[in-house]
Amino acid sequence: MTVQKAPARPYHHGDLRRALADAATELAAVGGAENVTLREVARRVGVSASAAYRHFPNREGLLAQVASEAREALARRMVAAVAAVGAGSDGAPVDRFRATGRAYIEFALDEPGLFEVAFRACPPDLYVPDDPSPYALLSEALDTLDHAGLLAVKRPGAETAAWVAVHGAAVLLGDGMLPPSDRDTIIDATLDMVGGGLLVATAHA
Amino acid sequence: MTVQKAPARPYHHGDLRRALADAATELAAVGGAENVTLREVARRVGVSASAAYRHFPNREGLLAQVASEAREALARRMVAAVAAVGAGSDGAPVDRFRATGRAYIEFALDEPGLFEVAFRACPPDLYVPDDPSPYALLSEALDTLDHAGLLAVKRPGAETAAWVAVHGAAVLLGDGMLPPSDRDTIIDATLDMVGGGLLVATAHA
DNA sequence: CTGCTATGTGAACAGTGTCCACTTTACGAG
DNA sequence: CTCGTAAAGTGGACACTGTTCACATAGCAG
Repeated sequence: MTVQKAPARPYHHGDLRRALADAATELAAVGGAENVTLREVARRVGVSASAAYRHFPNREGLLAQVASEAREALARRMVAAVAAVGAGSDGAPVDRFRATGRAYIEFALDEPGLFEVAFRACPPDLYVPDDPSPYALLSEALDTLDHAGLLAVKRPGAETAAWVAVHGAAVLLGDGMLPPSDRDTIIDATLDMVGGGLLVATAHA
Repeated sequence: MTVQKAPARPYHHGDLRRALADAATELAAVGGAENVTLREVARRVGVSASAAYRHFPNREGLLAQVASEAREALARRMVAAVAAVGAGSDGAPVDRFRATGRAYIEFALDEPGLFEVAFRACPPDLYVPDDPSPYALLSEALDTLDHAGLLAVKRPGAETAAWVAVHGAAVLLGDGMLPPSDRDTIIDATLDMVGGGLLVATAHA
């Protein structure tokens, strides 16, 4: 037998920061923020718990990174949804807008753990920005509607109001405060309300 | 000096369950759920930590009780708000409805810790129902609008859609995901959107 | 008075976040 | 090439947490 000069894992990991964030994301996907334990994350990567402090200020900092990436995943899902709609009928900005909102809610229900972490209150000094941001995508979709002359209200806060409704549905459905059996009804009612409240009458038949 | 036969706190507390819930509520009001520690709650009441387990199955059970009472406090605030509106002009169900929603959001901003606990995901076997419930109050306000012939949509889920928007605004503003400077603008835009999406055109001038 | 039962105690266990002094490695200056 | 310095990882400690257990106490029914 030749001498084993190279151990399976070298002393230096290579990209421990990434590995930690990935492991933390897996734990968050399973059980939300409370399931993300610095020690368990380190254990999974095969590293000591204190090693994490070379790459993140603390547990909250690690969670902030996970949150940012979770928001990006949500955003990707939203763009994928509009792309799918655009492929069929590309002249329907209202449909694209609805698809954006629907994707937001469906992400929250498919990935409750990640969604919870994505919008957890976070001390400002630890906040990690995300790009593209789900909010920006919703704003964009509304801008498109505006340029098409379909937006009834131009009051500042219109795009925020849309986000608010979609986010509320996602949170309440995800936390089980609303009966899961009414899932689709609630989603439709929410999107209808947004449409009715923000669009000109002709836009939503 | 006479002998001290009666210590300040007798061995049996009298109503330890209430005292624990109250102390937990105080802690939750200051720092949300994560600030509610079974040991600190017990410490404040002047009792051993394990005593709490005679009255609650575990920490989560104590938090469920706090949550229920927090929802009741929110509901009280909503009825107070409609009462205040009703006093002035009692023939304006739309104003009452807006006041209900506004009170909901303002409670979330005034008492962020309690609001967070109030709507935390909770295992069903620990859930403590509340009466009156904020959701029931919003539904009531919408029923009134319906009887007055002001509701444009009767689709099941209309009251849920209203809740969803109001709750979303409360959550996003409370978690600092939206600029606090736009607070009032956002609240107004949200309530306008709900009105525009659910009411007949004549109702919101 | 005598037990029974509800209530409260204190010690223990496993697990956590965080910090510290220490070791190991990588890498650039000379 | 060598060597020192800084980056990266280690293990052990500390204080704290939720939870459980055998035990102590007090009030109440018979």
